[in-house]
Amino acid sequence: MPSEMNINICASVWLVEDNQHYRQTMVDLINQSQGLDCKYAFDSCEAAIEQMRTAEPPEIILLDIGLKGMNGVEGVKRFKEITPATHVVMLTIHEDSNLVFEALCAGASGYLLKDSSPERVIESVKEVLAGGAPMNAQIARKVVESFRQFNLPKGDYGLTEREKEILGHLVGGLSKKQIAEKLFISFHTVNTHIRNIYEKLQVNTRSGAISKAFKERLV
Amino acid sequence: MPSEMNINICASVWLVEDNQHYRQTMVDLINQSQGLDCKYAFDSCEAAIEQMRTAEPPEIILLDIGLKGMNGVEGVKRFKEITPATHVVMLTIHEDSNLVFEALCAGASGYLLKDSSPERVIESVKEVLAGGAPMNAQIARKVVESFRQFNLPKGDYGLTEREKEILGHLVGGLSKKQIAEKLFISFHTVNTHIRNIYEKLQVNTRSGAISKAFKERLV
DNA sequence: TTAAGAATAGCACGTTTGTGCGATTGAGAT
DNA sequence: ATCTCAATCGCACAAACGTGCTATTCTTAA
Repeated sequence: MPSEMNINICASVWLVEDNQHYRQTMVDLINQSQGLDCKYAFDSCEAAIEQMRTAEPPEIILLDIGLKGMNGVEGVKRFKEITPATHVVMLTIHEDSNLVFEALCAGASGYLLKDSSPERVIESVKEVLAGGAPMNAQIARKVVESFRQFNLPKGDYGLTEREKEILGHLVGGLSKKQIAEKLFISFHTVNTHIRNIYEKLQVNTRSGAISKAFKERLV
Repeated sequence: MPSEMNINICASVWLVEDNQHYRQTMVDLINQSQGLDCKYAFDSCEAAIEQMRTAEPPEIILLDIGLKGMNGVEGVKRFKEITPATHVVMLTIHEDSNLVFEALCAGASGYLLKDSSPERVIESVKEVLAGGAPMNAQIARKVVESFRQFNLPKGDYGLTEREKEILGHLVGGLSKKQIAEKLFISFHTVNTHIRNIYEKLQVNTRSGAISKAFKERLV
């Protein structure tokens, strides 16, 4: 009974950091903070992963991005595979945009500069618990722009609705005959639609049409 | 000569905002700020787009997200089509995550709460000029997570290097014969590789393989 | 040293595709 | 009232594809 009493009051935190001094400082800081409980601290991702085999995963992992052995970016990937619900916050010395950016792509929820004030550290952790993603404006911009790269260039080749529908079925892997059956139209009609699609997309194989459909976000 | 003298000193700003009072306040604020020059202010996206037909596009557009007529999200899309280099910062009253998020996807560089302090307004504009993306942690998290959705699920079907290479050529639209020529191997070998790819991906058509390659980010 | 797997190569045959020619119908625009 | 365009349907045929079997070489792991 006594041990289960505070699981909802305190958010559990794990720390992965190879500098022993900094590690102890952080553990103390976290444990002094109301609502946070640093259950374990490790000097490598491997050790933390090992601990996960037996212990309840934490709500938050603070993870040094520049570890020896398995580095921070790799670490995030592994942690998120094992326990997707756990938030990972990167600890970094300098704001190396690329590294932090990679970590975010790999599943990190935000990052924290190592020389942040104790107040800022605690604030960031609570920000993550509240559904936020602590990061600076430069990183945010990189993320937004990369995101846009995947989202925006929605090409328009003047496909009709019917053509888009049939293109969708091509992507779905159906043969002409199967499409005809599904749409209650003749095989020849499907054939005609497909030639028109090919002409508009400027391709002459199914593969080309499907690739274009994905690349230009037509589907 | 005199008119060209300050083009590199002052960043040009346009404002699109339908509340006349707030518009005037903002124009004054921007023009009082060193390094910023609010060249035009409009009460609709349509008016701003019209102006773009004749005037040099600005470096930054401050754009109300809740306009009548063409709304802010639509506006961003149009602006970025016309002048991709221009940064668009959304102006919003309440932090409606979804709307702001959409605007960011559509090309906005950040957003600004309308009740921000004058200092914060100017700071945000300069943040954008410096390559940042002003936004709060909640929005940042949404962006990161959406981004991850596109980036992460990199499936692994145990394809060998050679198979991945050939899958790439299938996506590229090459026929078996063309792949054989490109790789200096026999048609039959390509045939064998493709059957193995199909088996590993659990498909039995080229379309299926290509779709899977895109969906699972194998390429 | 043996087993497993990756890369290579081959043949046969039915199915599917891409493309050369058409055609008719109906809705909407000029 | 004419015209354009989307959607429908048709035939023929060469080329490409998918899949049933088999087989050799070389590397790497057990």
